[in-house]
Order: sequence, then C-alpha cells, then structure tokens
Amino acid sequence: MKKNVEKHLTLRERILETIRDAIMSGALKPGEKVAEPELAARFGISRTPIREAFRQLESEGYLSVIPRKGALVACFSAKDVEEFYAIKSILEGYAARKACITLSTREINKLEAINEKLREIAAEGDVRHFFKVHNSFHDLFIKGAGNEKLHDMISQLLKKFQRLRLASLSKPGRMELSVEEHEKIIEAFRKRDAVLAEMLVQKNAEYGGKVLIEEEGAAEIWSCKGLDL
Amino acid sequence: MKKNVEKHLTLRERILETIRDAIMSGALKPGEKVAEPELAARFGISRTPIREAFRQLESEGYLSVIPRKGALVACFSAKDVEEFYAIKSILEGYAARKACITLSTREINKLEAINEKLREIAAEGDVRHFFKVHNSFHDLFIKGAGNEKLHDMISQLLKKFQRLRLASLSKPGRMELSVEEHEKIIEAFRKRDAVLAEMLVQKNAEYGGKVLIEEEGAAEIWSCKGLDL
DNA sequence: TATATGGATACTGTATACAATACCGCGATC
DNA sequence: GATCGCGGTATTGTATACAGTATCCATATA
Repeated sequence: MKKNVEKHLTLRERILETIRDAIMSGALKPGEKVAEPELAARFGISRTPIREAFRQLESEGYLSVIPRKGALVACFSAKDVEEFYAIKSILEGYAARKACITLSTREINKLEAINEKLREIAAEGDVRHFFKVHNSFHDLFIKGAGNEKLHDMISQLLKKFQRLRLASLSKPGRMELSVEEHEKIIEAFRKRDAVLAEMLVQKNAEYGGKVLIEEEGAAEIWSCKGLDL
Repeated sequence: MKKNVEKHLTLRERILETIRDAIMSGALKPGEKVAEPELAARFGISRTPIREAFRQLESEGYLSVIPRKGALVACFSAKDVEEFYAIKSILEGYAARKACITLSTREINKLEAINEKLREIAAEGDVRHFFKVHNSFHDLFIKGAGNEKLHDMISQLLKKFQRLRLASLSKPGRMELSVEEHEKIIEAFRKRDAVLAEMLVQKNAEYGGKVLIEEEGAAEIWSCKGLDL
C-alpha cells in the first residue's frame, strides 16, 4: 500500500499543500489576510506547523509576509504578468528547442494523442479538464528536453500563476486556438526543426500573456486594486 | 539612521542570512548535517526561529530536509552543474538581448568603467574582489533589461551556485579572459546588436560551466561523493 | 566473531506558554 | 467637531515543554 509511505507526511507538509491549493484555486484571494490563529483553530492544530508552512509559501512567492503584521496572499501587477509570460516564453522555447533533438518518435506520438484528446475536450467546453490535460502536453516535452532543473523552474513558475493561465484559457476560442498551435508544434517536432519549434512555443506563450493583459477588467483576477496594503 | 529600520529584523531573518552565508561561503559544506540544537546553543536562541529559517532555506534549495532525520546542506551533481549553466546561459542571454535596446549610453559607459576596474583587479590577482565587481557588471545589464522577475530569478540561481562560480573564476587566466569577453559584449551593446550580445553572453556562461565540469577533481567543491546519504 | 536485539540517547515534530508589538476604539483636550 | 493620546485586545515572535521516532552502542546469542 502506498498510503503507508504517504502517512509519514508531517502536519506542516499537509497544511502547506492545503494553503497552496487554496491560493491556486482562488479560495484565498490576493490581498486577503491569512491569520495563523484562525487556521490553527480551523484545522485543530497548533500554530507551529502553520508558521513553518508560511515560511515556505513566502519563499515560493505565494504569500507576502510583513514582520509583526502577518501574511497576505500575494498580488500580481500588470508588470508581473508581463514579466511572467516573458520568462515562460524563453524557458519553454528553449525546452522545445532541446526537445526537438531528444524527443523520441514514440513521445511525439504521445503528444499527438494528447492533443487529440484536447480537441475533444475543447469541443465539450470543459475548461478545467482542458487545463489539466493541456499541462500534461507541455510537461511532456519540457521533461523531454532532459534538463530537470529547467523543468522544476518552469513548474514552479506555472504553479504560481495557475489562476492566470486558467483565466487565459477561458477566453472564447482560446482552447481551439491552443489545439491548432499544438498541432504546428508537433509538426515542427516531427520535422526536427528546432528553430521553428522554439519560435512556435515562444509565440504560444507570448500570446497567452497578451490575451490576459489586453483584456479589459481581467485584472480583477489577480490585482489588489482598492486594497490599501 | 538606516540602522533603526534594520533593527526590526526578526531572529529568523538574521539566522536565515547567517546560515545562507555560511553555505555560500563554504563554511558549511555540502552533505554536512545542520543540527537545530547546535545552532540554537551557538547563537543563544530557541529552535523556533531556526526551524522557520530551515523551511525557507529548503525552498530556496540550500538545504535538503528529510523528515524526522534533519537538514543537510544540499549537494550538486555534475548534471546539476550542467543544467545550472544551461539555464543561466538562456536567461542571461535574453537579458542581454533586451538590454541592448533599453540600456542608455550612460549605462554602457558604466559597464566599460566596471570592466576597466576588473582589468586592474585581474592584474592584481584578487579573485574574491574580482568576483564581487564581476557580479556588479552582470547585474547592471540584467537589471537594465527591465524585467524585475528575471533579475530576481537569475540572482537566486547565482546565489545558490556562488561557490561554483567563484571556483570557475579561480582557474588560471579565467579572469583575464572574462575581461576580454566583457569587452566584446560592451562592443555589441554599443552597436545595439542584440543578436550578437545575446550570443556572446550565452557563450560566456556556457564556457564558465564547461571549465568547471571538465576540470579533473573539481567535483570536490560541490559533490558529496563518498557520503552515504 | 558476527549478528541481532534491546535500551539509552538525542534529535525532530508539535503544542503551549509567554513576550512584544501593532491595531482599534474611546475619551480628553484644543 | 476634530485630532491627539492612551489603554485594551488581538496577533505575531520567541521560548520551552513534551511526544514520537531514529540512531547508536552495548550486550547476548548463534
């Protein structure tokens, strides 16, 4: 049984996941205060593991902790979003370039299969499901690039901006467009055209960012406007 | 007085800096165990702030914490080093490309001045001093690229591998070579040749990595060979 | 002599108690 | 009526106490 191994999770690790999930899912909103005593009472544990989880979440960029004042869910500015997508674009682009060389035909076929599944899900209009499978597509070729640190870095980045990316995919027609772009990327992989693959992935990422920034009122999702921090 | 502001540092923040410095400088060696009670006794404080600092250091990749066993200073494998320099190369290269557009003539002049200073220090052979000024050179154009998150990411990466980079610079002739390469990079900035600047910076980073990996016995600096972890 | 087992020890994980500081509301004074 | 100041309250920061578990060593047995 796998459960026995998992059982050794400490309270800190469990509360860490809980809070992080709450932030990623939007249950805890940017700018919102996260109070230790409240969490301690809610989960029936002491403040100690919660405080330790806070430290980790702070390092990961999920919380802004102000000494002697407390922890707030981190906010994004328009500049943050812009910068995020720029970095995502470079890193994923590089991964695609490398993947062009290292990816096996078998793996490329798998990408194709995933993308077909995405096409179906897009037709159904299930954004959350699409999001999950979509992530596995990118994950596959990023891992395929063979640079583990790179993969970790991208994963961390993506996690932090998960809400934004979900919002980006929710725009009408975005899912279908994504499927088409994936098609082209797979094509480039098959042709082993590293320069093209890099370019396509970069454009793909940049476009995702642009959609979000240009959208009127989209800032509601991430910013802390009107909150005096 | 600035000191008054600094005074509000918590014990956790101070111990965090202390431990991180100790790891970066090599006072705490990779694979070495870091025991809470010992640190608590040494600094005359309780384990609580130390534990919280550990969580942060773990997130930042300085410590490997194994539940119910304790914290070890993180080790690097040859693959880690390779991957690190690959990522550094992409990110710095991108920064250079952007900086080509955004850097003012004044800032380019400053780069030139820094590099002249580096030439002097190289002649004197003071590696540690060279390292410091060298960092300020790269910092200037990376900041100049205008992407703060990028700058933060690169800084974090560099910090983590500080010891390695210092070792890389310590090789005979490496400092002088670095000055020459900087000269070419400045030239590219002046010509506003973004492609060339990116390429030069990438090559510069890649070379630094190669030197380290190919060197026989260099692994002593970072790896944990012979330690049963 | 080598291995296994048991207990002592020491360390990590968690809870709780205490200290210091920030926030809030009330009242006093101008 | 508005602003300043003071004290109570709540929350964060730190210390300490306790519980659970891994490590290590000694002893006993094969």
